[in-house]
Amino acid sequence: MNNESQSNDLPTTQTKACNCKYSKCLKLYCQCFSSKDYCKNCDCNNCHNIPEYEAIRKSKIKSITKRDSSAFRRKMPKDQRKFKNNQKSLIKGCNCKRTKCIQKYCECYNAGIACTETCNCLKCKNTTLDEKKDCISYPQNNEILKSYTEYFNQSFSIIQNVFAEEKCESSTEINHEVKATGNIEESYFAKILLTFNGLT
DNA sequence: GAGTTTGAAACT
DNA sequence: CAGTTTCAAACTC
Repeated sequence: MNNESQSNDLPTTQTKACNCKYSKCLKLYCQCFSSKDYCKNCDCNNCHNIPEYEAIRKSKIKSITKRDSSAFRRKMPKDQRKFKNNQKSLIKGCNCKRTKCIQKYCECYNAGIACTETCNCLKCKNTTLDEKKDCISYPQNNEILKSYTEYFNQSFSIIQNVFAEEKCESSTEINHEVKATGNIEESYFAKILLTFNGLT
């Protein structure tokens, strides 16, 4: 065994406890094992994914890696930003059929990333296009629209005051204010359209 | 908390 | 390689 594979078999810092009952935590079903972590503070039965069973554990890792060299590289790494930038090379892609990739059964959704062309899912709604439409973007749009409306109302009230106080003494000035009102309206509705089309 | 659903992993 | 079974997590009631 070379140094590189040895270091890859070393357990990393555990991030999640498992509840395995039948796999002895020596199959990829086990989240700890699939991350090459030892089980610690888990609620598993007959656990063999602990230092006491290191020989068996390493043997299992070896046989699984032999069958599929990328078996231990599919799960979400701890540095999620790195994963997002390099997701195609790190994940095999999901095969979701029923959940539209919008439930945590989906590995991609669970990892907080959009499905890609490497996935083989059906009726997928976990796409980058949908990310723009999700609930997170609506409050942002609402804030933008709110600011446009405030600006519009302020501008309009200024013009109304000008008319009300009869400050426009010539027809040229009246025409100018009417045109300004129209420009503000046009600008306001144009901004709304741009906002909803995500072009601001 | 028990039962069901789901999709990955393992097996044949 | 395709179909089936096993498994653990997510979900529902």
